Amino acid sequence: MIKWSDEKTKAFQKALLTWYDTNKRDLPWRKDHEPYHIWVSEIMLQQTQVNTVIPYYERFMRLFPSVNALANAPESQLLKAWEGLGYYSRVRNMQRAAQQLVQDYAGRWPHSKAELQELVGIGPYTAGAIASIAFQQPEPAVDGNAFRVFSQLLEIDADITKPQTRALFEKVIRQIIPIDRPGDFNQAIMDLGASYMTPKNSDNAHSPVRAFNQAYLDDRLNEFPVRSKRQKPVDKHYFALVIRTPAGFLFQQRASNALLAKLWMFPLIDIDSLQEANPDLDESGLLQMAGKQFFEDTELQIELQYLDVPAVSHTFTHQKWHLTLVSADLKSKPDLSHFSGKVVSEDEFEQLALPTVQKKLWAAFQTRQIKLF
DNA sequence: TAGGCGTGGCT
DNA sequence: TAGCCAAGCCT
Repeated sequence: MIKWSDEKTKAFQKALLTWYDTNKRDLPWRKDHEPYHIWVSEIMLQQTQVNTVIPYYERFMRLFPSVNALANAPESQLLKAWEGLGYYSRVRNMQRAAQQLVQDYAGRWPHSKAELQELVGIGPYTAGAIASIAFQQPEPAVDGNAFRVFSQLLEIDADITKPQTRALFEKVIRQIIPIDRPGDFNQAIMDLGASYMTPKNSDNAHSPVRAFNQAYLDDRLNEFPVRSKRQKPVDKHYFALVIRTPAGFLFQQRASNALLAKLWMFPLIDIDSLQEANPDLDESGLLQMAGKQFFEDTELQIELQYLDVPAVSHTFTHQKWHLTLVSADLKSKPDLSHFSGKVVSEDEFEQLALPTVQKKLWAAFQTRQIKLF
């Protein structure tokens, strides 16, 4: 077990917190220690950069200023407020947790890390952050910054992508976190990880804790943290259907268990599975098959047409989408009884929560308008 | 435990 | 470009 002496620990705390007191970032969620403010910011900051979060946080607080407001908001409005931020289950889980707080806790926050972690969407990191920052509990908050900072300080070579590694880091940090300023300590580690001890272009020579950084002193910074490689995203091919009717465009609400759950998009048809089922079809045959699949229950014969617009590609964490825009113009409203969608006029687009890939599709479709006129 | 789940910045 | 990374959690 790695351990610093009490003297070294105290000296580290002092160096870190003295630096933090003078140099901490001025962030909107640092104006007070309201658990609601800390919570919302921590959820938004999961896998998301600070500069991206700031405007979303400001807007979210205007729209949903309290746990109660969040608990009672329409889901469509929540998703719209989250549009473009990604990982959309975060906001749906946050509303469920808000409802848990109202119903099970009478609107009063639990203070312990263990109780906080029982709320949906609050894991070990976020529970530690709220417990330490809002409630002054001496709990570690181990995020990517803490993994990087402490792996370098103590030359810890455990693979940080393995779940059991978290326990090791929490044990180390429990020995170092000051009992009187746990929240500031955790935030100081994050500010350190965002300034001197960054993943790339770090500046450890000027770091306030360089004297405690064993990997720096040994010139072994590039060896830490240890992290196994990620999988490559899998290629997926779809037709994106631009179905126009006199009343507007046909949009589909994505299934609640799908990628981009409950967001609105042009309907997609999976080309890869079409191709697998019909290996001999050429491009026009595939398109015909897609049309048959989509307009299955209609009596009309509706032909999809290729659009002369650039293909759209969009990369998620685990999938890379390749989208081919195709279209059909309908003289009347289609039969939507078997379909989770609706017809939306162009003026109504902005009310729907649209994922970034849909915005790319729309932009690509617009290039067609420019060519035509 | 490993894979699913978004997006944007940076190299 | 393609790959890596950013205040992770759920199943």
